[in-house]
Amino acid sequence: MTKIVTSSTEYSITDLCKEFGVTTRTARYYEDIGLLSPSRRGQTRVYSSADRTRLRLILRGKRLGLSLEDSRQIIDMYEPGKTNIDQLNSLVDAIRQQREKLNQQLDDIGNLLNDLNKAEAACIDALKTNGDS
Amino acid sequence: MTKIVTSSTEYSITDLCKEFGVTTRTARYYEDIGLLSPSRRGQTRVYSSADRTRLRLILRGKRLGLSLEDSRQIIDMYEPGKTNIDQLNSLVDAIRQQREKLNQQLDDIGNLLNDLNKAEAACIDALKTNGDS
DNA sequence: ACTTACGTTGACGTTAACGTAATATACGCC
DNA sequence: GGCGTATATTACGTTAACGTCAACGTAAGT
Repeated sequence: MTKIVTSSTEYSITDLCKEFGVTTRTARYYEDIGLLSPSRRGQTRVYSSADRTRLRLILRGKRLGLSLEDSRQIIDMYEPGKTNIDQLNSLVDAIRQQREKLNQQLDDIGNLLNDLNKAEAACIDALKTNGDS
Repeated sequence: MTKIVTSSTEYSITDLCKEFGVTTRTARYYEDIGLLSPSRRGQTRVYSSADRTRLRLILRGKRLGLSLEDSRQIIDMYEPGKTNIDQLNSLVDAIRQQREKLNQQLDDIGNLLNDLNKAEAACIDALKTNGDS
């Protein structure tokens, strides 16, 4: 027999990390700072699909240039129930702030893409003109 | 008389930095690593509008989560002439890579905005339901 | 029993991107 | 000509986000 345990979806640390292209050090670090909290089988970490989702969100945040603390804020929004009314209000504020930042990023990306197109065109042009010398 | 010099557009370090909301330390650091190279009047740095543009691009890159080295690459694309044919080819490659990254970011932002909308709706809903207790 | 592979917990090292003095020089002004 | 303000250089400090050993446990295969 190969595997008796594991009801639905569980991941070892290396499997999960390989899937997302990060090192195990990274996953453990995220646990250290409380961004992940996988369960344990003895000493060994066991990651659920919820943990997997959290990691996915963290890495998405990183691609957007968010700090891990920013990502923590955003991810905590998904956790229901744990919020009281006061927190909800400041949460709505935080959401609006994030949205502003993202819109700014959208603008930046548009401009940068434009610039890249121009630069590429200039390059290709230069290659045509200069390449046959 | 107040100012005789300064033909067109020149900026002192503090003026330029105030405009963009960074410290003078930042501008000097960017010079240290060769991202800016303002001219000098004696010891004092004098920033041209070209320097201003470079700083603008650097900060745009930062908002997108680029490293300063990434920004340097991109900004160097704008400088014409200094590129030979070999460099042009690798430059086209770099442009394509950056474009991929940006498209990924666009995707991420779309998803994150969606999530934020949902989260906000849930918050507001919770506030309605819970706020009159 | 030995090896191989994967897991664990420290703990120190590293890099990027500045912050933060300390000290010195130069400029405009009353 | 002293004073305040801006600027310069030098140099050590700091924070985030891991990297990189070291030393050890455990489970599986042969």
